[in-house]
Order: sequence, then C-alpha cells, then structure tokens
Amino acid sequence: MLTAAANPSNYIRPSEPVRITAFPKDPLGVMGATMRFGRNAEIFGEDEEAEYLYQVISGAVRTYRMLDDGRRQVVAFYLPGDVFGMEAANVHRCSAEAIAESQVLVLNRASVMGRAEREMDLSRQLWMLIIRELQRVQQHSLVLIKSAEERVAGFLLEMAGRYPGNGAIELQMSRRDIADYLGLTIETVSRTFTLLVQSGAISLETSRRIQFRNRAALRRLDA
Amino acid sequence: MLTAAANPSNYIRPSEPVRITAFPKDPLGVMGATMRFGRNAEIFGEDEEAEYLYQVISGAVRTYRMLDDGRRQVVAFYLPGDVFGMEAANVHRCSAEAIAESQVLVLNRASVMGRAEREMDLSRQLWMLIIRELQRVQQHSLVLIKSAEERVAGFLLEMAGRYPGNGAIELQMSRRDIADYLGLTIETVSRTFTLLVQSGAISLETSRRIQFRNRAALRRLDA
DNA sequence: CGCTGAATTGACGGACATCAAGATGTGTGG
DNA sequence: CCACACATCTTGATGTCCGTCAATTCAGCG
Repeated sequence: MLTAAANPSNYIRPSEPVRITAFPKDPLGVMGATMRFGRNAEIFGEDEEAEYLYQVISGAVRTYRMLDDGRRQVVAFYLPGDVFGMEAANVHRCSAEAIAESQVLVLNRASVMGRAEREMDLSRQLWMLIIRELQRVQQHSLVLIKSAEERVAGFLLEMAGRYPGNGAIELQMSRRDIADYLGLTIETVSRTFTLLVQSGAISLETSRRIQFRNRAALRRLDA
Repeated sequence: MLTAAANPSNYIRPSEPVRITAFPKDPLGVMGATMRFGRNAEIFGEDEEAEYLYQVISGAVRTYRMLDDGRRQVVAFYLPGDVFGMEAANVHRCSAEAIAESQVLVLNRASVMGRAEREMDLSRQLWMLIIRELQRVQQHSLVLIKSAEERVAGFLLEMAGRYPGNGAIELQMSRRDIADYLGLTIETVSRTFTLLVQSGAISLETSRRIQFRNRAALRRLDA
C-alpha cells in the first residue's frame, strides 16, 4: 500500500467515515472521512471551490501561494490536531499539500457550517479556530521586519511550541519549505542554522532533528 | 473644538449613541457610540482587554505591533466602512491608532457576539468579516517574496481598490506608515515612488495624492 | 556501491538599509 | 501676509545583509 507516496501528483484514497472522539484538541468532533495523502500530494488547489474543512490526524500539511514566475510563499504549516481550509469564503486562496505521508480528516464544509448555526458550541469552536488562525498569520507578518537570524529563531520557537517534543523536535519540512515560509533562501536558512549551532543555541542530530540547548538565547534573538 | 488633534496622546471624546443605518457596507447595523479620535490618538493598545468592536466612519486607522527595539510592523489600514478589533480572542494583539482625524463607531463586543448567537444574519456577516480579514493578511504575507517596486505597486493597487477615488487617490498615511506596512524604509518607499513616476505608471500631484497613469504597468509589477 | 535529491559551504554581487543633506510643506505667531 | 520652526519627503553617497551562482558533502535507496 501507499505506493504512490513519492508521487507529487494528487493521490487520494478515501477510507471509511469515522467518528473522531478522543483526539488531540478534537475541535470539531463531527462525522468525516479520513484520507491519506502521500508526500507532496495536493489536498486542494488555489481557486478550487472550498467544499471541505480538514483536520490533520498524522503527518503535516503546508498551504502556499505561488507567483507567476515560480516564487512561492508558504502561508502556514499544519500539524496533527490543526484544522485548515477555513481561510476560504467560497474558493480557496491557497493551495494545500501534504509535506509528509499524512492522514487527514475531511469534513463537508456546508454541513459543518450548517450545524454550527444550531449548535452554539460548535459555532464558538469554529470562531476560536479562525481567530487563532488570524492571530497566527498576524504574528507571522512580523517576519517582515526581522533579520534572517531572528526569523529562524522565531520559527524554531514556534515549532517547538506546537510540537509535543520536549527538548528536541523533528522538523517535517525541508529547508526549502522553511525558506519559503520565512522569505529567505535555503542557503540563508542553512547558514543561519549553523550560526545557531555555533552559538550554542541548538544542535543538530540530523539536519531535521533540532536539539534545543539554550532557549533563552533563541528568545532573545526572536526580538 | 478638536484642539487636541495634534496631540499624540489618547484624546477621546464620546458622543451620543446612534443607530447607524445607511452607511457604506453597513455590516453590523447595531447600536453603538461614535467617538472622535485625533491624529495619532490611540484607540486601543496591545494587551488591553478586547471590549469593543470598531467601525471606521470617517478618517483612517492603522493597527500595528512593536518590537522592543522600536521596529514597528503596521498590520493593517482601515478606511471608512471597515470593521476592526476582531482579531482578538480576549486581549488585543495589536495596537490601533487613528492616522488622521477620525470618527469611529464603537460597539460592545460581548453584546454583538451575544446577538450573533441568535441572529443568523449578523452571525454570517461577522463570519464573512473575519474571513475577509484573514484573506487580507494572507494576501499581505506575499510581500515577503516581493521586491520593493512590487510591494509599492501592490500597495497602491490595494488602496485604489478600497478607495472610492477614481483615477486618483489621496493617501491618508505617511511614508513611514507605508514603509512599516511594507517592511521597507521611508527612503526606499520614496525612491520607489519616484521610479514609478519616471516610468509613467503614476504621477504625484502632492506627495500623498496619487494619480494613476498606467494601471496595467502597476499590475504587471505587482507580480 | 553508485545514483539522486537535500543540505552545507564558499565567493561574489546586488538590492535595500543607513547616514547625511536638502527640499518641500504646514502650522503658528508677529 | 510674512517669517520662522518643525515635520515630512526627497535625493545622494556609502555600507551591509542576504541572494545568486557554484562546488562539495551528506543521506537515503535501488
């Protein structure tokens, strides 16, 4: 199974509808179908109709926008428990792709919104979710006035805050993803990582496994 | 009257509660009090409790965040008709200031939210407002991968799209505000304006009055 | 093992920041 | 109405951080 994992095209395999109950943050607790997406598989594309809401069960997802000449801006990363696909009125303004082999719970958008009109609790949860999304993007907009070092330090702290990992984290995303998220190049990201290693703030077991050595130093850099 | 206009401190003068009815975009149509804010007067501050929602009636408002060392990121500009102050869960994550002499309709947040729980229409309007807000910030995050010229061109088109002005617009904000919105310096903004003038895309009647000469050229630059 | 993509490292250049000086505009008081 | 002060904006000279181009190393995998 999962033979299409390495294929960047849109491989989607729906499975049985399930009722999600005990799940990290379980924000919606609604009926839905889990789907499996291979690495780099497209979950939805820019300008597609927004029919569904999504919740990451395992793996990781990126949303991004492209300019005509190939420049890419990664808008957000979503990790297990996170809900995405809400940024749309009718049509998605971003594309979404699985970063790694991922399971995603897919919910019919209209029916969730419909239920929210009668269930106050669900309504409030959706409201909190979108508020948090907005806050995250606003927070991210601060990278504009930050140096490369500040951006990378902030990124690591952001990821550490969202990962369970204690003392160390395993990044799901490539240097390219990070660069496109932070508005840098992969070379600058890489150089900045080695700077942080040399200054003793972190160490790298592998290129994607970050060991935190001095969080205070990172926070000082985060500005 | 309005003698405190030039005073940067928080000058606030509440007036009679009014029922806003015929108003551009009139998104909420709820009871509220109009307040008047002088240039640079603070409307709310970072970390203050979010008690109110705000709608610009006249003038203009900026929201922004500061770093410790004085760097400032302008998060958004709000023009007549726009609603702001929704980005908050309980506490504001930005500060808001009047850019120019402004009238602002102030609504009790809890009561608006409370009514939204029973009035579907209001609820849907609030949802659309916050979605649009999210989309605007996401759109803005593209500046990260844009050149100075692209940022300024995009900014002018954004403002033109929101202003009624036909063929020309009167910017409410200073070069500093624009610079802090786009992640540039005032010098670079200024230089870029002159570039756009020289290339025939715009002309400047005054430094803040932009005459559009060639929108297609601007759109090409916007990337 | 060799192939392939990802990550790192180095040398160099360019776009924008910084520093500094003028120009323009605006409000105030005589 | 003019003159002065002060803020805003523009323009120029120089510096620097990060992007670009290129080579090397490293990790995964048939």
